[in-house]
Amino acid sequence: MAKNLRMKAARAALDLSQDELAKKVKVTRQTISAVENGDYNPTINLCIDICIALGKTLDELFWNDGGGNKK
Amino acid sequence: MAKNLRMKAARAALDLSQDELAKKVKVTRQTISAVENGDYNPTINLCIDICIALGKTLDELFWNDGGGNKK
DNA sequence: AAATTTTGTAAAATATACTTGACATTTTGT
DNA sequence: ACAAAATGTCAAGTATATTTTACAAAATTT
Repeated sequence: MAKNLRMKAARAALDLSQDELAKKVKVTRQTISAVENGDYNPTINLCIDICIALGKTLDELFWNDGGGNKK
Repeated sequence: MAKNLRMKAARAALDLSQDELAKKVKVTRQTISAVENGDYNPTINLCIDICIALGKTLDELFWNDGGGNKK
């Protein structure tokens, strides 16, 4: 799956580690890592929380990631 | 949870039933119903597929639904 | 008003998002 | 080069998204 480089960049722009972002969003560091690496398909509420923490919108971070609902 | 009226409206604008949208997006009718009624927290790939089928973006249909990752 | 389509909903099963704990590799700072 | 911090990843467990089957209520059509 495709890596989410926009998310990685937005996090870097705020100088946050994966672990710090994870705490803000109340998930584990592994979950943040997996989302950035495109290792799976997060829920929209998690995406929204990530967007809020990074000061971005859904379109800015998650639109055009391909779609194609994986079964 | 909050209903997704924007999604319902976008679907109505294309004159699609929940079942027709479900087939386009390859989920069940019940899943579409649950998403519209805010009964749960869909994955982002499903949201993206719904957006594509309805000709909208994530921000148009799913942004501002509150966030607050439910555990 | 009867028939048909659409929608709400519920219980049980399955698939998968997410956690926990742990270890290896990479990157950054000194 | 060394230490410390940050990241990748894996296996086993838990939580929840999604399916399947099914039935009832509401809306639409004839």
